[in-house]
Amino acid sequence: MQHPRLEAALARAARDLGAADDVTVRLERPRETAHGDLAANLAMVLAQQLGRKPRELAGELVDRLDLQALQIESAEIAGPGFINFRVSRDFLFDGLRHVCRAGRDYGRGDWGAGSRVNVEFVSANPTGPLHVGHGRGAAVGDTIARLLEFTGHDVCREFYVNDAGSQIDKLVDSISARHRQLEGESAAIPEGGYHGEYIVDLARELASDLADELAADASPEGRARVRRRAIERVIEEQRRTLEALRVQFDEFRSETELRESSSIEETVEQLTERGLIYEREGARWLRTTDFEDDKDRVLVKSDGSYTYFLPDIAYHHDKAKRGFDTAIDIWGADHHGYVPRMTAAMRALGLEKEFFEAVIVQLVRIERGGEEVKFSKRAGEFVTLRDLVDEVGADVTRYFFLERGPQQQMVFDLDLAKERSEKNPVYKVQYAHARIRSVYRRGDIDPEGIDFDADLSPLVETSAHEMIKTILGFPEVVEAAARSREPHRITAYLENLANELNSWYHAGTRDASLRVLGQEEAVTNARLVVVRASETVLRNGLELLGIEAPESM
RNA sequence: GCGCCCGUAGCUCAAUUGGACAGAGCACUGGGCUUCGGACCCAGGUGUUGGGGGUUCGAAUCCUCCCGGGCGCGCCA
Repeated sequence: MQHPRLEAALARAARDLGAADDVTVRLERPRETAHGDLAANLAMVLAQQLGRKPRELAGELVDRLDLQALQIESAEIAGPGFINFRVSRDFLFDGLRHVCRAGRDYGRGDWGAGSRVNVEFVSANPTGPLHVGHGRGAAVGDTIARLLEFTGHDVCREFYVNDAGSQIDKLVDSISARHRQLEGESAAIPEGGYHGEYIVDLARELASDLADELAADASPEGRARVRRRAIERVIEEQRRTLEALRVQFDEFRSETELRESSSIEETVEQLTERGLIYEREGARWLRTTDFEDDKDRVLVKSDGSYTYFLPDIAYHHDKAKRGFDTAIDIWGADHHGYVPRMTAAMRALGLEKEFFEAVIVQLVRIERGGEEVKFSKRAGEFVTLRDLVDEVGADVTRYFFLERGPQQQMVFDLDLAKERSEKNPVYKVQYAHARIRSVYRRGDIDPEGIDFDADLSPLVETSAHEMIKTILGFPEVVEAAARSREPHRITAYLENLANELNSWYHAGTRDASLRVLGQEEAVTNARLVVVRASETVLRNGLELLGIEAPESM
């Protein structure tokens, strides 16, 4: 719940009492209802600066406020110096009307206006199907992108295709070997090659028109053709899987194309000009230790080829050149060790420390019946992301991945995921939405026609008031989630709202006078306004998560 | 050995970024259930926040040292 006018009034009062001009006032919603609706710790912060007693200061601050004009019912000084405010009903009702009026835009913010953000995620090697870890990264990355868009940023979702490394040669060799095996020849999958069943499928598919190119004595040109086709097919498959998860990208950038451009040379040149590159033992090193990395890093090996790091730097450099103010990468936990060196490299190029940011997503463990479902890529038998989405659906997959903080290792409980009851949090939230839509149908109500400008004083129950306060807290939660890059704040919030809504609603099963429908017109209408506002928040919240808000279930 | 992440109720996780008596959902126990949509509703209680020390009006949150888990530490990608 926000109250900008109260914040401003408090700031003014604080300045009157000698606080600095840039004094910041933060209002919080206390967990304890006895502590009111909004609490200010201002007096305690100020007491330190001014060398005065907090409670005394609190009293003087309150004296300087026009409570009635601010729609504040009461202001109490409590504990060590908190000021606890209780808002008036009119404040809540005005807020509720605002929610209904804003509709799909409720919760939208503009603090990101003018800022261009590149969010890079998944970026899997084009050597096979995506696994569940990629799925978590995809859900998190896409949702962070949605959060940033909703808070006013200009966002680009990007997938970097590592189509240039030696792993691609292994892919081609593996397909070729499988092809020859299918032809009855003896051929072995190369060391470090790919064993999965999908390689056999690829071999079959490509054999229809590239049989000669798959032979052992294929020409380099032939191999290049196989290479292109194989990459194309694998990426296409990955893209479809992601689409099934409702993840779509604005850009696919290819490492091969990057290498063919002059980007890498330009980046090296720029680093050289800055005097940050030196030679040692035949290799060329970047002095990342100047920027808080543990050790310097090799960019060009002694044999003249690039380390993987150099194209990566050039690629991220390119993001800056394309005009992005911020580059956020979603990385798996196994890459966290690379954060300091990439940050250092960006600073070496003269970019702000804040330009590059990595969100580290921890590993996923899949369980069924309390047992881990193993996925071992080497043995070729693994649970792919596709399998998971096919089994439990996009909504559940996304929700489960988003429900926990990215840094938290998580257990994906397949049994719970398939549960179609309120035990399963995603159903609970979706159900709350479906139930609201059902109320409209049952009451033959046009939700667009609900008169939210009408008198709302029939809303007398505290349960309704509490729910309104929750509803009015949505924009803050959205902003906090976007700033901290933590989608799970949204799921936690929605679950809480769904619980409140459900118990408010269920009160009607015990006491008919508490139902929405079938009351005196003014009462029904006022309750419908609450319903409508709840629906708005549930829908907007689910939209942010990329999860459907169903009409019925 | 060094670095990063994590450790919160029996389980899975929160905790408004330093705020007040640490909260939800499962699970558990008891009581309801004649329907605006359910295997549903209501009421219970559960904690030395892994442990010790420190910083301050105030710490799960910051610092430090231990314990335990995960992941990293290539001129591999």
